[in-house]
Amino acid sequence: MEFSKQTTQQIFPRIKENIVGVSIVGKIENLRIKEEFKEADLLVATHSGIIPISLKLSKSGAFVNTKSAGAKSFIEKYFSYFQDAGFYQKELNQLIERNYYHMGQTLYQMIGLDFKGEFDESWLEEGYSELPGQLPLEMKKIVQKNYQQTISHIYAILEKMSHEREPFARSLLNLIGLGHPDMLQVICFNKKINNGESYELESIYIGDCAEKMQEVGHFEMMPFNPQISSLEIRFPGFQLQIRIKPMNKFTTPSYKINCSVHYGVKHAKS
DNA sequence: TGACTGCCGTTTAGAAATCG
DNA sequence: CGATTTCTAAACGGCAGTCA
Repeated sequence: MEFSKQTTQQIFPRIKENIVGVSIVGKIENLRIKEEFKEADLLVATHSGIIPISLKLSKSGAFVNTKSAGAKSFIEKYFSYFQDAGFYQKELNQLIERNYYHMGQTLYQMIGLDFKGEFDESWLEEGYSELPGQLPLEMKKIVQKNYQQTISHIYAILEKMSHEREPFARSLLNLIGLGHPDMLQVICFNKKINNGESYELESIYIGDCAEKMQEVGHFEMMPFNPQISSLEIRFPGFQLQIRIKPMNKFTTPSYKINCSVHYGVKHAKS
């Protein structure tokens, strides 16, 4: 395939040493290795060490999904430079439980039943789905309000931590997909041609920690928009979107935090 | 079994284009 | 012009899998 050939040619110049081996992370069974190299897809071995490579394929102009984290460990895991991370996490988790309970009560009340702390058989027996996309509009609104209240609290935590700019910026590196100091992030942007019949490589973007570190230091928290379930942090050349959503079913109090980056200039809103 | 992760798909608001 | 249609990116959704 033409895509892969061009991508390889872009990657080569970024690797100073001779390549002595390449392996695919998905095929490695050793968990310790997988853990160490985070979101890498490929490991390139050179004489002086291993370079992890994260490959991304994305429509040009679209957000590139860099991380999907679990909400109940998000702060602790990705903002571990902060002493208070554990405390904030606990607080957040309590809020998640409370909001979940409240959402359950509200929804059960709408169908004239009593919420006992979880979505039980009676929910399904009444013919309602566990997937938010299948819900009647009024119920969907309740569910989304829950997401929004939760992301609002996450915003408050991030805002507080962001005053300590250095550790905060370092934490953000993880979220934009550079979880390892030697990581090369390779994003292939493609665009549709002849009416969506086929695709064509538009550009290839390659980033690493060293150059990203500069930009990340200039982060700016965008004002919180209570209408939506995401927040945004802006950098000189790109923006990071942090979104909360259910893992899959909304009927359990566990959510995931999707992080995506958008390159190029989006027109400022203000 | 519930928490977590990666990757990708669908719906929809509102911008842009086109029409009468 | 305002009304209407078209189009796109933002917002929202979900599957398939791992792991403890």
